[in-house]
Amino acid sequence: MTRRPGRMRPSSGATITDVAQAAGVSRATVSRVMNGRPTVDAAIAERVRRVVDELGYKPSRVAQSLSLGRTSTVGVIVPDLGNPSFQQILHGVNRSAAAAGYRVLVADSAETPDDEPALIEDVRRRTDAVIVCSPRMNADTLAALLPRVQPIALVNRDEPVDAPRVVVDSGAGVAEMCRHLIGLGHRRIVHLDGPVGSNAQAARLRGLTAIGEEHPEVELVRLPCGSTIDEGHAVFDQARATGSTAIIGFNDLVALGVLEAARDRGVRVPRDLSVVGFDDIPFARLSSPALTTMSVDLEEVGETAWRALEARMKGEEEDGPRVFAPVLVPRASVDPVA
Amino acid sequence: MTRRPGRMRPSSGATITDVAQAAGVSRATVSRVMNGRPTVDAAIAERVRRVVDELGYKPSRVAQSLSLGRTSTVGVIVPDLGNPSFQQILHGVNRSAAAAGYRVLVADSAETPDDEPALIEDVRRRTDAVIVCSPRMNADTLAALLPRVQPIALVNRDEPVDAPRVVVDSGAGVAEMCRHLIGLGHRRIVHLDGPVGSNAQAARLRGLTAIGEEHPEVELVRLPCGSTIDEGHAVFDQARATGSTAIIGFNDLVALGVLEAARDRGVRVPRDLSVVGFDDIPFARLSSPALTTMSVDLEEVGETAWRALEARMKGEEEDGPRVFAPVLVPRASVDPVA
DNA sequence: CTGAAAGCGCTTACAG
DNA sequence: CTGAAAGCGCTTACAG
Repeated sequence: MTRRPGRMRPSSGATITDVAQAAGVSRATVSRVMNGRPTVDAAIAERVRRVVDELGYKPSRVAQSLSLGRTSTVGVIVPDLGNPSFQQILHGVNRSAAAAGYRVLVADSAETPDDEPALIEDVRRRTDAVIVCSPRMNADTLAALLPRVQPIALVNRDEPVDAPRVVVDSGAGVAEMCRHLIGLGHRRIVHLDGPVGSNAQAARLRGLTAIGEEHPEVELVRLPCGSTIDEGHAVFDQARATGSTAIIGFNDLVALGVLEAARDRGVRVPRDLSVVGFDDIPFARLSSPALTTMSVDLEEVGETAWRALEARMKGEEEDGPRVFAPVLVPRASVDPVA
Repeated sequence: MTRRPGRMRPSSGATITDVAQAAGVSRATVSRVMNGRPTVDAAIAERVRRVVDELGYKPSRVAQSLSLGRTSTVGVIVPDLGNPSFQQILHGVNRSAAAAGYRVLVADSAETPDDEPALIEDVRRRTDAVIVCSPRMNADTLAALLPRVQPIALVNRDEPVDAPRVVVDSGAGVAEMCRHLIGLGHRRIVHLDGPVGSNAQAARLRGLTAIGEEHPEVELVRLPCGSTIDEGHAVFDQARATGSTAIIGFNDLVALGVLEAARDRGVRVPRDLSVVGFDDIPFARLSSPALTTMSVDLEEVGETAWRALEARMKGEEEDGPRVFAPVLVPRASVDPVA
């Protein structure tokens, strides 16, 4: 099957010099033709184009990048490429960036949470700008990093910093969800906490605290968990043991894991137990029962991050963070308590 | 909130020349220090390092790329970044490529199916190599493209070509699923076809044809559909009208859409109707009923594609395509027929 | 051990 | 309208 003997030159390709020689013109002229500058004699342009076709010449992007001082590439750094939420954000960024003539370089900080800054710097050096999603690094580290990697846009960081930001109002979201549950009679609710140190988790805490003050009659318990299906699955028994009538997953993945564990244990949702998530990933409506959740359009978050970054690159001033307010999507995983 | 007046220089950064001047050495020496060449006097190296720190110097990746003739970046082109299957492949590629010191540039050909070749060429010019997933272009176009974009690895293309390939044996997979269904007594089965012209769809056809010959007593009907939840949802009534006792979705997404439609219509799965998918995406086991499907580890497909590409870049010869055989995962969405 | 010089493949004032 | 030349920021033989 398809053996090529010997070494393989990476399809080296013709350079602008090859074209210039073959066409008997200067490289400047070739460059002008390639870039559609109108100031080239029609006959010469035609001749150059023919040679370009014959040789299959394509300008080197990296040479252009060095010469022009820009790569037309934007970096996107996420904590976990396997997480549907970040996949959606990536999708949104890619769509709008592509429409603007940019390509997307992705990176996943999962393997190297401590090296977030180094990773971001590395990605930034290969691109014109970066979008960083839910960075876990602390505020000081972030502040020290920012000036080195401008232009940069941040997704889900609450501190005011010198960078455009788009944030999902997780605190308000969890509070709204709590009120929904409380309105249905739930008096003991367990919240499955997300990754420690994550911005979203901190926001949840604020939301829960606010609800605690607003509803002293309600018992709000918290359990360390995480952000994956497996973590949600694993924490189920513990959550159940709290005697709560409702479980709030840090995100839909966690809630889906809880749902699966409930099925394994023969606990009926929502009759025996209400379960809710956060994010409204595409599968939330397909679970059984369909998951009640707080919806946020993460593709639009991605698109917005791109637009904010683009504006910054053009030197426009931003007027504060772009805030997405999650909206409650009641489905079938919640029952009132008797 | 964080106003920066005026224009923003993209945090221009010091160049190697700045460092050389400040340290009173040549650029060559700075380069040597940066790259850890041992032949530099310790005191000088130390001085250079101090200046590097003070100036916050980071070598320009694009200058390095031009000089070295490689970018340490690999391109990944998928038909749809919103599709979990491709997200998994991307995740797998990224993981293994990152481990090898490469970054990943992604592109989505969704908006421009006719420009697949142009897209691939563009991505290739910014990277050292590309991995192309499920390209839709025809064989001639592909053959003409390949020499222009080597090294390239192909995922899910069946034709033997001069490029490493990893393929999921969709034909064998759908055949095995059919046999499973037939063994349970199903005699009329409808297959929801995937994107026309896709490699996987062609393979399915071959699998179905084989089954047709193997089991003349079974009626195999096909319906044009697609590869998304919504398309699966939309085709449900039509599929139901065929009077089939089992529906095979082109992939899990389609099957999930069918499941949702069945729920909407009050059709009980699997009692009234069996439904199966393909791929075993992470959510297949979480649907209700849990989806019976053909499982293929798509992250591993991505990793394998990377390794095949890496081998090719090193000039190693491949010995035929790497084939993944999907394995049947019986879950709860299939019942025997009386 | 170190530096001057050439080179990677482009683009773009600047002259003509 | 066209070309010679400088420049983008690196790396690396080649001398010394």
